[in-house]
Amino acid sequence: MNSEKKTETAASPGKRKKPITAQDLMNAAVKLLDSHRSVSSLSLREIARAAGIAPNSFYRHFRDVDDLAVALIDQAGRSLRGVIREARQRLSLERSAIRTSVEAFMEQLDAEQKTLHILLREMSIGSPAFRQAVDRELRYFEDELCEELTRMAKVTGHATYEPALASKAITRLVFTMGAAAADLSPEDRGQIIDETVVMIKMIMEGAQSLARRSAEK
Amino acid sequence: MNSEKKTETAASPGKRKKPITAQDLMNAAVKLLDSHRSVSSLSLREIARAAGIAPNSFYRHFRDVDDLAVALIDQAGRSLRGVIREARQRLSLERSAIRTSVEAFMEQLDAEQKTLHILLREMSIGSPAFRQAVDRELRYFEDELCEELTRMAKVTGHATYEPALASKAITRLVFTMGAAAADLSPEDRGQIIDETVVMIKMIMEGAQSLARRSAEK
DNA sequence: TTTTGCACTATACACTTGTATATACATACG
DNA sequence: CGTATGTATATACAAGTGTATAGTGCAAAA
Repeated sequence: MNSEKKTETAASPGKRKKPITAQDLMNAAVKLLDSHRSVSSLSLREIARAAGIAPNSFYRHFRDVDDLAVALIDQAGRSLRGVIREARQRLSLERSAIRTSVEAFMEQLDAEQKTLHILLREMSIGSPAFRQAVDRELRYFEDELCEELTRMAKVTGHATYEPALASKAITRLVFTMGAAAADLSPEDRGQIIDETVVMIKMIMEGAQSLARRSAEK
Repeated sequence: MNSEKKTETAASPGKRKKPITAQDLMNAAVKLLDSHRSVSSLSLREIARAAGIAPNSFYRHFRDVDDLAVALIDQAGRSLRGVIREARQRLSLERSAIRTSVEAFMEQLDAEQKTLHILLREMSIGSPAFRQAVDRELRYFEDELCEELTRMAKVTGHATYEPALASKAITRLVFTMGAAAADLSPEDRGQIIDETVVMIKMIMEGAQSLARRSAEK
């Protein structure tokens, strides 16, 4: 058919000089994750092909595909932390803190780097190293939220029953709903956001109600 | 080495007559899922080998590995529904309905058929067909729970704010916590159960409190 | 009996995979 | 200049994959 295809190296015909970075490889891998594949389902050759390098050149940057996957998860965690930090700065205004945070979280789904997608996908599958990396990020979320809840309690007088547990419930819920929203069109995502916000309000209302009840006794 | 190995067919040297059922294939696949592999990471040949049949015989029973995976998910859902139904019958006595149900759910993690593991694993990865199948099971859960909540409301007078949403939140939470408990030792699982029970109580308390508040207005 | 259909098998093909080996070419240093 | 060194490359190979084709043996139907 095509007599032009001799080498395996032909991704972006652009005149790249020569040197390819590890980040380039990671970006190439992310681009392959379009639909519903897990990082470790990518083959070394596939990634190399997408990055426009020979298969063996992969080894100059990562030992494994799994090695690259861990690097991706770390990067995703860092990125997500940044998003949350930014959301916290936005929230001092009049809008609902809950809604603002959830929206910030879900907005990340549309970012060009699909970091959130990666986290959501790998949190339930893959090697123990993956899970550990994802779990670290989840706990970071929980801790921050727990701190926020207890701080809020002293200001508003609304104590929370078991702040650590409430935080955990909210965190898991947000991530789960995020996973459900991940493959929806952005306009359909609005409903998921609304649902998530109500769910969180239920948890917080319940935790405060239980706190009141256990204080009366 | 071994001069005996000529054919690809040699799994259980037992004198099986001939006919292999689709269920046999599914069981063979489940046995391969020991550690942390997703169903679709199994190769057709691998499954056929484990079942003791020639690779091509696979096609007599399933079109795809994905086809088999969907069958597995359906079976897992059916099994899980049975467990819950049984738990419901147990619950009319003095114990907490919530705790009883959660315990029944988590107990399923130790069953020989790793049905729950399969559901939990595949719910966040794999082809759209998988997700659809898992989603069907989740929604079944939600619907049952929602019905239960509204029924309870008429009996006890404690209305629930948005029963459908509360059900969704509880369902997602239980599944998420189940996934976290999946690779824990059974004794460490006790804490997860306790946590889950408290989380559910928060949601229900919150939903009832919100119902009261919106009724007063 | 012959015939037909079904469940299964063996062989084969084209393809992808990870990696071993050897080689090109640019830059840096003596 | 020569010569390391690092980065990229092509070629090659054994292993594994999905599946097309062509049987084989056996039970029920004719």
